[in-house]
Amino acid sequence: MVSIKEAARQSGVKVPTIRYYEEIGLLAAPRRNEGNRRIFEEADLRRLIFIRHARELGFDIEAIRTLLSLQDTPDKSCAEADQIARARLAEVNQRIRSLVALRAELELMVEGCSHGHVSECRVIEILADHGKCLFDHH
Amino acid sequence: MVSIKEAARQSGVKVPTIRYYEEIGLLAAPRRNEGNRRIFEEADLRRLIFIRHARELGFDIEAIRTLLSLQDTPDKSCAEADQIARARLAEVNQRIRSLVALRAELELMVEGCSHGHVSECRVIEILADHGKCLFDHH
DNA sequence: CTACATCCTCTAGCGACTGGAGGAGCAAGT
DNA sequence: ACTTGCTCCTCCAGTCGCTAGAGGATGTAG
Repeated sequence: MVSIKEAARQSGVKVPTIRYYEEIGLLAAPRRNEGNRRIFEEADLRRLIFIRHARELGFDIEAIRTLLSLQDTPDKSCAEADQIARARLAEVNQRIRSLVALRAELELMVEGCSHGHVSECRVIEILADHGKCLFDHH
Repeated sequence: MVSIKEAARQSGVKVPTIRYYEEIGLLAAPRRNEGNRRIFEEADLRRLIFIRHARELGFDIEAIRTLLSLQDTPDKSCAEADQIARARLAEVNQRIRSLVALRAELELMVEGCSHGHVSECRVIEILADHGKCLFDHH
């Protein structure tokens, strides 16, 4: 029984994003008041929080759609949800590995910068000539 | 003196992406042959590799535009390049921190899944009720 | 000379929003 | 009752960094 603004505050999902989720059918269209304004119930808020949390965990909209439909059929096996989470975990691990490598490279660049002129700038140099990069991850 | 396909192969930037970079003015338009086809010189290839490497490091197009223009004025102080790299380093560090936290949460979800029914699935449960998540990073 | 590969331009689409225009509704103060 | 000012509505366009496809021209090998 709250306005869209209040729903946004409580769920942490921005107002236009809530409307967007409704538009793409991720969130069931809530009922409206006399003046055509959306009224959000507890269930809608819970669903919004579920979505926000899943988005923060990097699940894409399609994965969330599946997770939501699973949530609505509690008798089904959770193998599918588990599979989605595992796939996402593998992606996150991969992303961490490459970011750690990139951080090392950026540190090398920043540390090597002599704060002189561009012509002897390590930052520019490493970007221009990848061979100077100590890491061969990419 | 190579075709766009060969330039793509040597630089690691895909053919449509090379055309896109030209379109947005990140890459100077190369000269053409009789039949209107692009011919890439060594300098173009070097620039493409520079761009690709910077993109891999997560620099956005605007940052790369600045870095490229710095590269072209070697007498200027490299403070600006250093600043861009430092900002990017801070972003990467932040991203790593949050991904590590997310990984922990995903692991908790996957480990807690009893492979039974959705009703007692840890994956769904944690997503639905953020309070069950041990981490308060987000 | 015929296939077939490669190239060209142009336009539209992707994901996941974000922002703005133009107008209606509502709650509080005067 | 009226006005102010906030919130809400819909619709459409834009963001970023590409990616894909249509429809046609050009290049190359047999």
